[in-house]
Amino acid sequence: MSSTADTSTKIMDAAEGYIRTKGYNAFSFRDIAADVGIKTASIHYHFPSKADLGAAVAERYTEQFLEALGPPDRYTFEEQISRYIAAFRSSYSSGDQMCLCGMLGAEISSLPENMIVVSKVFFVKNLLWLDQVYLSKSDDNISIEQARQKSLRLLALLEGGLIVARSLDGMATFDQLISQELA
Amino acid sequence: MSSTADTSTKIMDAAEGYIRTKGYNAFSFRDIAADVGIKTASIHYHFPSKADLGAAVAERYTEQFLEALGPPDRYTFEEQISRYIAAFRSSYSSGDQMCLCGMLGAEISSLPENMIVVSKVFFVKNLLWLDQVYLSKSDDNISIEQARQKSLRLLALLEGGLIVARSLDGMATFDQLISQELA
DNA sequence: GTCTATAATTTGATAGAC
DNA sequence: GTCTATCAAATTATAGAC
Repeated sequence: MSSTADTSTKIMDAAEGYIRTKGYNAFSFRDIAADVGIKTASIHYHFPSKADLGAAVAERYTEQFLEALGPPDRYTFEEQISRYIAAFRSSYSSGDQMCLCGMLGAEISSLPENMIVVSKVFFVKNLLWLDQVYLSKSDDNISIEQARQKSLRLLALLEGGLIVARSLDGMATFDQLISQELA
Repeated sequence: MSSTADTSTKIMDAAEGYIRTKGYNAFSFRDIAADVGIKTASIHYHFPSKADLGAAVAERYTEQFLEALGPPDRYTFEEQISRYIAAFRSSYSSGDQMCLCGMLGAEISSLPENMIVVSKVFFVKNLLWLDQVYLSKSDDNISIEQARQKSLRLLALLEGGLIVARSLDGMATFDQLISQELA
């Protein structure tokens, strides 16, 4: 699939992998070129600058992430929460990878301006999605402020969980962490 | 205080600031030299390589962090938890800074080997401290596995909270997040 | 679209004078 | 301990041929 994809896609795939494992500041056009099988100059034809590439990758990631989640009301509350957690878990299980925007959030002070904007959008959209899920839980009648608190808590827990898991036993630690949330 | 400190300390102070705001891969000896008021070559006298500097900074950070926490049984359960949270909050309030080891945890796949080891130790020691605090809560008689789950949860929540807060409204978001934990 | 060639800058690091 | 001088390598980026 990735081998038949067009060059722009291959470049973005490679860049996404590097950002999620090593960070935006720890990969070069040389790395990307080697993976894709082209020369570094060719990358500039598809993405004028590294910042452009980074922003495009973050935008695509956010789109795909929310696309995979689907509308907040498609499944039951419990199913949606567990699907959301699974999205982060699969992120990790595919090679010790961070959430792309979690990594960018950590590096935010060293990112070019256009990337800062795009990575903020990921968090805003995720929180809005979670808000709606929590508000849909008809059992308790919670306020929008209470929903937002729950959303923030789960998002932070998962982003932080990826960091801590990578520094310790990996998936075992992450599973131990999320088991409480699924119970 | 920092102006009368010896050069090694000044170098570590500057490095710690850069790592916590921009990350290990986003600062150079040039940055450090400019801050301290020396030439880049002089840094190598105190720290042979960048990896040595990074490891020294992470070691000092871990020591100081645990030193500030003190023994796990010095205060009541509620006080210790709120002191632990406050340690992360002050981390943020001093200029949008990440927990140093939270940043290194995110960047871990791009770090030199000696830094990986040191940054793991931070998490191990933090979890041990939290375990003891949770076990000390005499109300409920929890197992060591249950304590570890709670420790992991709080640690991940705070590390992730710093990332999310930096990407959104900053301290307001972080305070909203921890208000649930202090209640 | 991809290449070669090259530029301009930055990087971590070393040797040796003071 | 700090400096000057210098290094080799890497970085992002551009110009222009194919």
